Amino acid sequence: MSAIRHALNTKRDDDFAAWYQEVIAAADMAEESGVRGCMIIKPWGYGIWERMQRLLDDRIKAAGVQNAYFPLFIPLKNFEREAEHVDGFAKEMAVVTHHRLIADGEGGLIPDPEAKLEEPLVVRPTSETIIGDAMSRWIQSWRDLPLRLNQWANVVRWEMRTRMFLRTSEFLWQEGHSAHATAEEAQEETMMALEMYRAFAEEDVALPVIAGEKPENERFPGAVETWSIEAMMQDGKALQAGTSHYLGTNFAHAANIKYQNDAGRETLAHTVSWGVSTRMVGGLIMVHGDDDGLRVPPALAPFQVVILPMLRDKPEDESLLAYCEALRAAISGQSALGEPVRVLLDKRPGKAAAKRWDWVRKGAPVIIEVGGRDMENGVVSLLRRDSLWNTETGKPAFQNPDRDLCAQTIPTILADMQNGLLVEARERREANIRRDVSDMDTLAEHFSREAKYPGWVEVQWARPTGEALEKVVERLKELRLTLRNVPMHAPPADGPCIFTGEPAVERVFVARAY
RNA sequence: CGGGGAGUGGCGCAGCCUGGUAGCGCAUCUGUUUUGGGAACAGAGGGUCGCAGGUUCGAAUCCUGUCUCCCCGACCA
Repeated sequence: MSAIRHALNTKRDDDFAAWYQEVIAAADMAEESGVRGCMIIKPWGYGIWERMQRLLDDRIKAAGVQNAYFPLFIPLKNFEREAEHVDGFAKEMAVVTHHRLIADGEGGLIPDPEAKLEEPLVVRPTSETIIGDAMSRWIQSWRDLPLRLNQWANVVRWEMRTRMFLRTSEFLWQEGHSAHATAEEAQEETMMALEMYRAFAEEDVALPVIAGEKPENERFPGAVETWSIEAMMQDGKALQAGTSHYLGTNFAHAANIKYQNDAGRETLAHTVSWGVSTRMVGGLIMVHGDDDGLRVPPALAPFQVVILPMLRDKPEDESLLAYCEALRAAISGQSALGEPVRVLLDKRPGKAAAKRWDWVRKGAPVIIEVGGRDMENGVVSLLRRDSLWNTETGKPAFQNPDRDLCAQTIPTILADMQNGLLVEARERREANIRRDVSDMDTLAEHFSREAKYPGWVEVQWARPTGEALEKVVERLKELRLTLRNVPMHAPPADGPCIFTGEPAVERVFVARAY
């Protein structure tokens, strides 16, 4: 086996955090903005997010939920109505207090003391309170229910520690909000959103996830139940990739969302909220990236196929471009994963080999290079991003299909790659889950051993609540561990609780987390 | 917010201790020669050293403040 010269400088195994940042830079996805915790999302990164938006929005609409838009600014008093919600968010709010600037006399600008707002405005950290306001006006009768809305928006949370895509001060997301006549209907909606996220993550992002309920201490502030999808990153840490909350009547009570039922009696509605954010892009990087950069699942790739003509700055270039253009047209006429294939003929000046590595780092699924000899033989040189290297030679593993047949094989390659990434990630996750740990010493030993990436442990527990749960959380904290979720599809408990020794009632995942 | 590290051409860094108005590698541009594959040689362009004060004849270098980034922790849908 020859030494492979990888496209990145940092290997995942050497320094996962540094590798993650290098992928973002090398794939030209985003960069720092100079504003604390805020990033500039560049075209390739934003293109991936746009694909996520498109595919998730299709699912949202198919579920019968309608899009709307609510204001960025929320009156401070809205947050005072729901006690737990305030506690959860008060420490991380950006607040607007003035509406005008004046010169400070030294060449600078300061907020005009004369222009102080009567009531400060909060930049939304989430929109339950302002959407609740609207719902209280829009809902009068049982006939107005259910009311099911979604908005695509940016939100701001003043986090202490930020990381690109995973936790930024400002981030992009969708937030679904609904109001229902009964608890049962609201809970059904909560599970509908959760299942929609599971399908989106697995089918579109090729991100295997565990859907389940968050323990009480991890609930959304003000929620009765919080459900999540959890994904395992390549360093074994967990990433909460989407959440769905059953809010009971807590927010309805705070915002006065009431309706007259069919018996004419005034009744509180039950509300639900659910969200997925640009954090999913970070998850995609940490699950599918490799030592050569990003690998974008075909369903999310802004370009699924990139054609690189080997231009020589000579008259022959013209016929080579025509040959490539015919290939581009043939491929764009194909359909893959239910949509027309997105193909780019990259005619920028520059050496094909240099451009190839750019596209490898960006993670374009299929790269096709075409040179003069290819043209003479009626073939192309095709490189799959999911099997980049010939490990015998240490060189890129080019295939040389016939040009005219090549286009027809693209849909199969893309579908195969989409599925392959999911399977690979799922196998890696399963290989890194332990289910045989039944005492705290073993748990501590497992997470303190030499192995760099200890993965997750599924334990059995008696679902303690209140102070008993707090104790458990404290003990886990000492090991830098968190409770992730209680998986929905797991065998019933059949042993003692790892924390208390009482008979266990269910299983719960324990892991380090982002 | 606590501890640690760092901000110098697009990127990665040296210079700072022992003040005298910047240097290296990669990238970029031009030319030549090459080229079935991440080219070679030659030349050139590009930075008031994060920002604001201060000390000084003189500050990337010393002092103070501040902003931003990275790592660890606390915090955290």
